[in-house]
Amino acid sequence: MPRPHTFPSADHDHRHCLDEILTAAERLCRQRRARLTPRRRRVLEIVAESHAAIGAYDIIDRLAADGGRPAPITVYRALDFLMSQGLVHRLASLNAYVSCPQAGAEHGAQFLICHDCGAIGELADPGVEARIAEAAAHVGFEVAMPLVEIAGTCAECRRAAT
Amino acid sequence: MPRPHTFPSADHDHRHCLDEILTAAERLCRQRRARLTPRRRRVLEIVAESHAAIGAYDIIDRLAADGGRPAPITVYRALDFLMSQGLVHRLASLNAYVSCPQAGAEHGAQFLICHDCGAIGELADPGVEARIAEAAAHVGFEVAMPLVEIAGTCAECRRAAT
DNA sequence: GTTGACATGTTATACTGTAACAGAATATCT
DNA sequence: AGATATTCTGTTACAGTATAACATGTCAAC
Ligand SMILES: [Zn+2]
Ligand SMILES: [Zn+2]
Ligand SMILES: [Zn+2]
Ligand SMILES: [Zn+2]
Repeated sequence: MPRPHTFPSADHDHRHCLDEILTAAERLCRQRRARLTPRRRRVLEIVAESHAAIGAYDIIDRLAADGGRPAPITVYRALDFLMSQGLVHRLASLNAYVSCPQAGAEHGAQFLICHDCGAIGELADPGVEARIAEAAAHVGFEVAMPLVEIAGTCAECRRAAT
Repeated sequence: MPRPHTFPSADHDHRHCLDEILTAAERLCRQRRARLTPRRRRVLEIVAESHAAIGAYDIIDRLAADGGRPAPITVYRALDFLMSQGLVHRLASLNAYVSCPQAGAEHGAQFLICHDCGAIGELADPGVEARIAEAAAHVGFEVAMPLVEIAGTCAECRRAAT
């Protein structure tokens, strides 16, 4: 069961957090017989380095620092794989990618985007989806994939602003 | 007051519909002392030619057919103006633009995107926004701009599919 | 070990959107 | 009306995001 609301706290131990994300990814891919190759693992590691979203070309820059700049398609292919496994999400409003804090758990995608610190949270609120489906049904529309990306200010940044 | 849910019916008289959109735009811009220049009016006309979304470069192609292909920036500037007046919306999930069926009425933007026929509807459901704001508040997040783009199947296309 | 499926490399290209500056049109004020 | 300020448009160049097509390499199963 996904927790209904998550937002990364500013003071959490992200070393540990990152380690958990990678470990969970390895476990999930082993279970599914999906191949988390070194390249894909490295891309996930880069995306998960922070809870902010990162653009594909910034990922390329990070990989270039490892030695040998890969072509864009290489990174997009890795991202496609990671998204197909639910390990990474794409944020259409930012053209950027973020690691999923609840990889493996089936969940709709409702993102909270702090425009101050860049951190990304996820809501998995059944109520939101239900309300959307209900409103859509009033015009006979059947929802397939709701996309919800909410820009605003996170708790930390609101505290900092006062 | 905006109607809470709208979706363009497949059989409506779109000649008339388009005419209303343009007339309303002229009235609104006159009231606001905003300058709906021929260029901008023509771009709105092209965007409103159907209730599907259209890409910026497709708009350029349509303008080129009028004679004299404008530079991309020209169209983006017209779109920026039209969006600032609430006459056109941008759909981040499609990188495309759609005319607003309720221009002038203040309303949040929740879009219904039929992936079969391409038609775009709008919800202006206060319940959806409220539910989102409430869920966000649970993690201390303050919503500034919720973006909701819902892919699915419209009533017409569901009927046609059976 | 061969086969077949999947993953990566290489090159080129398509699509989407902006920066910077010059010139034209429109509004405003005397 | 004429000078001035503002806004709009044109022109050129470029930045940022994503994919096509085809060759090569790698891995697992048979
Ligand atoms: Zn973390
Ligand atoms: Zn923040
Ligand atoms: Zn219409
Ligand atoms: Zn449809």
